Amino acid sequence: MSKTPQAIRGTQDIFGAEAEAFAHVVATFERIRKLYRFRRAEMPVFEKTEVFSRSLGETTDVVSKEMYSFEDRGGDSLTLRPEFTAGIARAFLTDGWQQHVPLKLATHGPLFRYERPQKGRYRQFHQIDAELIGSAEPQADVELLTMADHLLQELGIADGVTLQLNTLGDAESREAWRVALVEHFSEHRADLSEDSQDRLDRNPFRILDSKDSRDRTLVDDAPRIDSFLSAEARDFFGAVTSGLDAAGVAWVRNQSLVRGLDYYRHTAFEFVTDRLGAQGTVLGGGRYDGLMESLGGAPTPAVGWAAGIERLAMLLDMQDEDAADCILVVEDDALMAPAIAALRRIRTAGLSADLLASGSPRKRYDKAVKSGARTILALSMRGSAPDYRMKGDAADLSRLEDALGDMFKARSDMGTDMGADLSAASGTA
RNA sequence: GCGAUCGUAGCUCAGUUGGUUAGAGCGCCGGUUUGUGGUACCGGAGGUCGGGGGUUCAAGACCCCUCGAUCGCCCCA
Repeated sequence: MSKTPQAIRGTQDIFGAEAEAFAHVVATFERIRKLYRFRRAEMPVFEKTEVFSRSLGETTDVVSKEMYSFEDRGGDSLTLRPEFTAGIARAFLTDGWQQHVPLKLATHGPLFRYERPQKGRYRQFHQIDAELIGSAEPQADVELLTMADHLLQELGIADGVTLQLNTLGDAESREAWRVALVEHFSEHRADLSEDSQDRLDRNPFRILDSKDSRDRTLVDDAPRIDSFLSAEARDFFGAVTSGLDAAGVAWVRNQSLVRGLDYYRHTAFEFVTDRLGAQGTVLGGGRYDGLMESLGGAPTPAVGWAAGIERLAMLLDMQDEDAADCILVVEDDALMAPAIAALRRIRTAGLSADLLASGSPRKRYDKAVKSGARTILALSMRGSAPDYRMKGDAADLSRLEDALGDMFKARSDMGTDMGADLSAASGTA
């Protein structure tokens, strides 16, 4: 006997009620994206490493440490997708999707990041994703955010979740803001936390969402993006916010909401909850007008978001799996064949059904009752004659009887017709 | 990569300042009762107490190492 291998760290086996919640998120997303006329796309789960390293900017831990990369037999470096956007951009460019612009796309599936697992964070995780490619209009941002808001409402989790919104401005605004931030924080470098002193060199924007209390007052005094916005960038953001107001989407301004990657412009947003510990972002995205160029394409404006299916599922009111419409209890093994025939009929009629025919015959019925099934059909032998009983409320029983048709007569007929019906059923089984 | 907490039956967990054959509930299997039924009762299977080393007359408990999990930090596309 060999030892059972264990699952890879950070992967999960999803089962039962949790799997139902997961499926519910995906099904709801599919329904909503059709309402908003987003078209479905499927991309490979792995790409040339280049696809991600170029779009992410070669920099940072993200590329060097947090991707699942490997060499294939031909020596090419491949990577399991850590996000959807880069692969979608690659497909957009290599498959000629420019002809569909402006293109609304939706997809979902597994993603992989080499990280330490914690609440709502896994190495293989799953996201739903929506992108709107080829539109530089603020209306595109509004469309996308309205769909996200609508989705959260349909999932019934909108109440505990708030939309935080910010603008990073256009390229010039953003750069001017960055310079001002570096200047500000450099003056108080010694007062910053160690982590933020490090961020000052690597990624100064990230100081703004530092969790360290020592950084708080310095962040409060830091220069705001609003002071650096060009007139165009200000108008763009104004159009987005007024569009959201018109669509009835509630939002709050979060001046500290930033993006780590260079290709982000203008709108950045996150739907945040306080119910998931440190991993409170439930859906996030923004405008990435600079991405296509990094993959060698023509400048193409785009905006998108993604949301973790696991996190959304955790926020759902966990409901148990549905009880069966009918449980068929075989209390005597001699009646297996007619039971199987009846089971097929019940299911063909659209009722969910299960067969209970193992273990102690005396306890089979009790198990059926315990399962919470809407109806129970029990088959047993009374002397040498087959006998059956049904349990359930009148409406459910009537559906069951319709499903069974003439297979079992009404109980009052049992003495005369029952035996013939059962043998006929077993003969055709 | 770093930190904290935790690993005892299939699941949820007890297990006293270290003390003799390691327990309960649920689940599973079988039986008794009931006899038309979600009851109650009896019994059974199932544990090298995550793994390895150490301290001790004696370790599930204490110490070290290791593996794993959870939560957090870093990072967050």
